[in-house]
Amino acid sequence: MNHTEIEKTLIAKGVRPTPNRILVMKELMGVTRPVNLADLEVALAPMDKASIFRVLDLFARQDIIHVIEDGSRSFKYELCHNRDHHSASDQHAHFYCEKCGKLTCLDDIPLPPIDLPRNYEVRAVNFMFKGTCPECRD
Amino acid sequence: MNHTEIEKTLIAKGVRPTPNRILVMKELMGVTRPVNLADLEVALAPMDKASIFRVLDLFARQDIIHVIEDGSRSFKYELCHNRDHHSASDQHAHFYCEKCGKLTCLDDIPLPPIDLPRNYEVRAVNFMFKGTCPECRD
DNA sequence: GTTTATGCAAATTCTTTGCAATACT
DNA sequence: AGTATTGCAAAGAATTTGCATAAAC
Repeated sequence: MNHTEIEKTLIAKGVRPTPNRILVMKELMGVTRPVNLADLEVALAPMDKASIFRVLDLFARQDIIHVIEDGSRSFKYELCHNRDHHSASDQHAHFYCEKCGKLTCLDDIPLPPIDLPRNYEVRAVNFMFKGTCPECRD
Repeated sequence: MNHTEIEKTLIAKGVRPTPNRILVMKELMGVTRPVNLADLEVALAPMDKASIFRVLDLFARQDIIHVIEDGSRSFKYELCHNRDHHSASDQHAHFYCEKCGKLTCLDDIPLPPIDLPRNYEVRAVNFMFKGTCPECRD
């Protein structure tokens, strides 16, 4: 996706395509696993931490990104595949490796639907597995 | 469960039954939803925050308690029902209400088994739903 | 007597906000 | 002109550690 397309995407999602937002978006599109604020700070240097934070905050409010807690001390962020958080295509589990600290998307694991009592209004879901990843098991 | 029984339980789980540990254990047995460090600090006053923290840290390492991240800024703790984290009886989802901040155990919702590739070694699981709880929907 | 546990204080880590300066409409 | 965005600095919130004292074995 080129620059112009990213701008269009951002507008479609309801945010003004400022330089910082485009850069954050581009970075998030390029990563293979969820990243935290510190990761982005390095990748997007010299962009300011607080500016990145505010872009992420906005993106989260606009349902452009998911915020994931894996038990490490920092939030991780990843692009939503689908604008609708409830859609099956936007739900996948994550695996947090307690040895190397890597958070992996388990895109291929189908998540069976879980029915909550209907008076619960679900906005987001986080399915987290923790343990040792294949690379660290050897 | 009385004092003596708690002591026995702690010994069975491999920790020495010190006064602080017994008090923390008793408190955890009395609560209906997962609690954070600040909650325990209030409930167990004047016990020191760091002391509570170290008891929780020990309990977690001994698989006596679960550590839960709900996206609020603090970890929540709850007793394991079963020593074996993998057993079905020790897995249940949680619901985090973004309005009131309460974290509820969804004990009655059966969790379908999810198979990960066998080279992943799973030690713990966190299934978190977020949104608005019944009480806050009205 | 040596190891283990505790309390106090402080360090750490990460997130979040205040505010002035800049850029956009 | 007026609103929105950004960067710098600092505040805030929660966890974690250092160290000296006290307790347990």
